[in-house]
Amino acid sequence: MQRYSRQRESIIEYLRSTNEHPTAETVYQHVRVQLPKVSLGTVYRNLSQLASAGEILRFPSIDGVDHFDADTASHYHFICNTCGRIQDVPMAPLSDITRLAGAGIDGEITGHAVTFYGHCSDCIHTAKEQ
Amino acid sequence: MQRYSRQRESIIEYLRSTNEHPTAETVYQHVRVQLPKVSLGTVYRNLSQLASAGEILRFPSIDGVDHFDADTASHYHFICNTCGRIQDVPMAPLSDITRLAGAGIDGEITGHAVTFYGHCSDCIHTAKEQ
DNA sequence: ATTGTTGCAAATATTTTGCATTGTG
DNA sequence: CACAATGCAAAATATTTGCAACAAT
Repeated sequence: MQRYSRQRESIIEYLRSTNEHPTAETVYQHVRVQLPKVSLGTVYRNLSQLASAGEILRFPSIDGVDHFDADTASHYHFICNTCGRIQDVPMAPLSDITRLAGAGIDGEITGHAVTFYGHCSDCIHTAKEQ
Repeated sequence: MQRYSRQRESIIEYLRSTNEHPTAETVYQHVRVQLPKVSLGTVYRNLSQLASAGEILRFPSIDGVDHFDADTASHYHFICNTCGRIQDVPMAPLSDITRLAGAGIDGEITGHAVTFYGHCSDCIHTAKEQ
């Protein structure tokens, strides 16, 4: 059975408070403010456990580091190729897409992810200034 | 300027011959058959270079390892959550999706990726047998 | 001759894990 | 009291990089 722990509570709390899609390292830095003795290993252990339980989402990124998200409802992401920042994309999930794809593949689809790439406005502006 | 090398040639050739979306390690194992003295570092160096040049695609996967694909045309992937195998999804790219998403985000979209998750038929059958 | 590329090894970076100890139920 | 969870450190994995030798132009 899963038991309560301050560490896990603090991790979930932080994840729910942000829409920044933080990495384990970032979660660690924030949890450390409240619980200075927390270890990075504990953060990783809890993030993995929560992701396996479906309470949070874990997803890989082109930056080579996994990111985490407390919002488990279907939604899409926009990743800036310059700075790596990940934004939520406010659009309705594509309802028909699973049926469309399912016709052609050899297996059973249970979910999907859509990721947009490009440059966020911050990076576009910074580039122009130079 | 980029110069010719047998190693890079062999890497591209292998990538073009397969639709298995191999990892660097898998590419290495195949290239090694032709060029036994090739090093894993060289494979990584070339894969990174080719991906930067847009000649191949690099994409992260939930298995924590990057995969590579010589097919740079827009197409989608289906990843089996059980065995990790990646299949191409034979469906037309969603033409309208960039415009839909672009309306809501803070930046400029240059591309997108769609990944479906589920279980491939091999893994479904294997599970039933047990 | 110039300089891109390689093989090798060492260095980074990310994530997982073993273990003795602590904390929850 | 049982055993889940922790902190810490070491290990495992994936990828990058410094460098001297080699090869393409």
